[in-house]
Amino acid sequence: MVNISTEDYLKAIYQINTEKNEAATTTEVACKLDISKAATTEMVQKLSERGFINYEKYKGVELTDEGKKIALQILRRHRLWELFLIKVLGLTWSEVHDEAERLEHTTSDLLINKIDEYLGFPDFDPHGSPIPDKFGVLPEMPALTPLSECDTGISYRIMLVNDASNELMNYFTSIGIELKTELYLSGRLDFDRTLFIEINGIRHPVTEKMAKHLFVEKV
Amino acid sequence: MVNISTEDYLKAIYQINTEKNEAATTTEVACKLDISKAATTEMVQKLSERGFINYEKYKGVELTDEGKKIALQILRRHRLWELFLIKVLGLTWSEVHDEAERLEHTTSDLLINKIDEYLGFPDFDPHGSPIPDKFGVLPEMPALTPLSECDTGISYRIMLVNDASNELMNYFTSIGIELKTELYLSGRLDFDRTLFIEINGIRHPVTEKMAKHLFVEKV
DNA sequence: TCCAAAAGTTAGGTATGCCTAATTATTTAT
DNA sequence: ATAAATAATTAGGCATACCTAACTTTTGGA
Ligand SMILES: [Mn+2]
Ligand SMILES: [Mn+2]
Ligand SMILES: [Mn+2]
Ligand SMILES: [Mn+2]
Repeated sequence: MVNISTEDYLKAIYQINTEKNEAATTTEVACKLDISKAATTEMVQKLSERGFINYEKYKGVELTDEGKKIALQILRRHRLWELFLIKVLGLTWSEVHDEAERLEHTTSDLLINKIDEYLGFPDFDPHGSPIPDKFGVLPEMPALTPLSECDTGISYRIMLVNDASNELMNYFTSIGIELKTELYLSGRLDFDRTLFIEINGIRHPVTEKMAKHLFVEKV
Repeated sequence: MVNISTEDYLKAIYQINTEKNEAATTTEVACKLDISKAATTEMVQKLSERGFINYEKYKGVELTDEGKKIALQILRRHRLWELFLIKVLGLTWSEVHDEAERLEHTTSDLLINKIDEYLGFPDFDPHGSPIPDKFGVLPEMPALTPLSECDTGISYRIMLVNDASNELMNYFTSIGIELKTELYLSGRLDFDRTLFIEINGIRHPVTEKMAKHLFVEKV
């Protein structure tokens, strides 16, 4: 079986591969896992030898089918735990990610399937991310746009929040941003592309970096 | 903070200390954790340097207050998880131990306190072991006798089952032994001290080694 | 009391996963 | 086309937690 580090590497590579639709670079992986590039190169060589990724020196990495299978298994565990912790145990949006980041490595298939069943085989986690089923199959998802690229003067519904930092999650919560929240994108500064959104009639500024974490569809 | 190995060592030492009421030997710790005596000696030296145990060469180890605090914290997590998995997620007696053995190391105080609350602040786990509260205080427990030392011709109630192996747990379940089960101790062979118990009128043999894992009080 | 067996420790080694500094390859901007 | 900047890799270390084999201490008979 695979160990915790391996699982976190494969998950990170999966997410980068999926976001960019091409090979993940050493730097991107190192950055996502908050470790040195040297350590990443080393580890990537081992993962390649073990058949989890395709790695070409200086060319980045992509998951093999086997690597993808493991990555999806970890994502499944992560997302089901997040939903379970919020729905059943009353943790908050900002509390669940770190907890799930650890639990995802210590949960058997037996247990995660029980959790899945308990929740009624949900399709999405509390941030709107799709939950792979027990076979690793992802539910259908509509194409979403990051709020940072949306046109002003239109209303949107938040369908996915990229859970990067607790601080950001807390800030979103504090201004009324949750999953499925509707907002009106009233304007954008030319200066630094700061956005202005209206939620329940109250106007809030949202920096471009923040807006890149919010994925929406038109209402 | 402490890592997984440290937590497992401290928990093992606590359990040995508590069972024998004296210092745990290197061999006992090694045996409980299924590692070599050499590795145990090494680790025990480190734990001593870090102030978690008192260690005297060739004399065995005992926990310091700090070590005991951590051990009780891990036991709390382990036992609450076992109860939660059985009560809420429908796992079986034999499935929960291994799961808890891992989850106990990846559960924050926040989460374990939520689980405690969800369960209504229980005093005992599914095997009858006492659950330390959030301050590390154990509930009052009546003195229990191992069935192996009990007199024949008397009825007993099972109050604690030492969860050593899944196989044994499954065997106990299969012959009707659960927590709080009442049984009649009908006889004992002189030959090898095998016991005969009656549950719901059916007679079962129980080896002495098995009987050492069953703790009872008189009905 | 003394000596062999058992218990415990030390020596020397391995695998894993990380680090910084130095080196090499690739990309970009003139 | 080339030099400087950037990205990636290699070299050389370190900490952790294991292992087996060799050695030392303790202990329990004879
Ligand atoms: Mn998350
Ligand atoms: Mn993780
Ligand atoms: Mn247990
Ligand atoms: Mn454990």
